[in-house]
Amino acid sequence: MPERALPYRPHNHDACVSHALADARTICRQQNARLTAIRERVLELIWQSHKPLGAYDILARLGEEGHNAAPPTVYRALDFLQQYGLVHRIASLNAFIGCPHAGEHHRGTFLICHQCGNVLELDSPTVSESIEAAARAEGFRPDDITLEISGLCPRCQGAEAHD
Amino acid sequence: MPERALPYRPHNHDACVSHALADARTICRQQNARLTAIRERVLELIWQSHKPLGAYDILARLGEEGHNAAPPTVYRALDFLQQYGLVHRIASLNAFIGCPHAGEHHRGTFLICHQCGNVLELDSPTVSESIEAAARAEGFRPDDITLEISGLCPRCQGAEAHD
DNA sequence: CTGCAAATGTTATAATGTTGCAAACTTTGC
DNA sequence: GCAAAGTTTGCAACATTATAACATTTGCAG
Repeated sequence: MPERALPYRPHNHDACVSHALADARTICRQQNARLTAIRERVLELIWQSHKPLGAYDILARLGEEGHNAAPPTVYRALDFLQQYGLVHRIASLNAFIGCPHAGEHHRGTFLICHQCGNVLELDSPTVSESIEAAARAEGFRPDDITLEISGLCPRCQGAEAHD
Repeated sequence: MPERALPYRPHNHDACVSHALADARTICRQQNARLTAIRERVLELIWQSHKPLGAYDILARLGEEGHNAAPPTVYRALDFLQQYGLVHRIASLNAFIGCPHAGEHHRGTFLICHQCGNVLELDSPTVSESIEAAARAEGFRPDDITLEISGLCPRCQGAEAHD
């Protein structure tokens, strides 16, 4: 399994995109889900950077390329992509980001840099277990976990030091 | 330090409200902040249950009692209350809830029951540390943490079993 | 090729949140 | 007490995010 590139480090981003699209095709084929042209295009747009994209940003991009879409078109595509774990919604930003380890219907942890806007998705079993343990200690049965950490990425910490 | 009541357990809720208001007055006095009539009323409305309240719900309640407020009035009051740690915004619900351990400018963990809608705020050092450690392990400097756990509270788990 | 289900188009509207400026109120310095 | 300065609130308009309802098209099984 190849190491994935870090959002805030220079990398060949085309590889991220094509990897994500390839994964999506595989997953949809396996599950008999239809990755239609619009759905794929929305996914591709979301993957054009590691910064989350708002639904209306996506709408605007589609508009620029001549596809005169209305909000429901985008939200429906996003619903589909979320359902198959291909993108996540970041609640604290009302925005969407591609999932680098798609496939499982999971919920990850997001490290959001409020300087550069890049988001890294983490999947830490340690953190998940500690959260679930805390919930169960209160008699609560956890179901869906929203964990979004806002702060400074390594790159922006460095930049800050040079100010 | 008295034990706080649990949201989903029967309790004398008036005590919660008066406790919260008393805390708020103390905190604002200490910090030379003005807990004006509207701000206090908004806080009181939010505390009328342990279910988060949307900004427009608050607006409607104010309307019912003859105070013809516009959205900015409510959002400004909410901003103030959040600033002094008296209420929290739940990002995954676009709603606001009173903070049971107000005072510090902190960010808690929320256990949200998607059955009854009640929310319990937790403050688990173990969880916080585990999250911060995971973030720092990626070279990330965490700043603000949004942790919202949706699931079933003990009471609703019991009810489910009897169906 | 026909008919059904899934997907998309289209219009309108709901829900949530913000900007900008004017009026009222509070505090402060004198 | 009173005027200046700062803070808070009122108010109108607007921006952003998301959904509802229904018509139309597309893909596919029989």
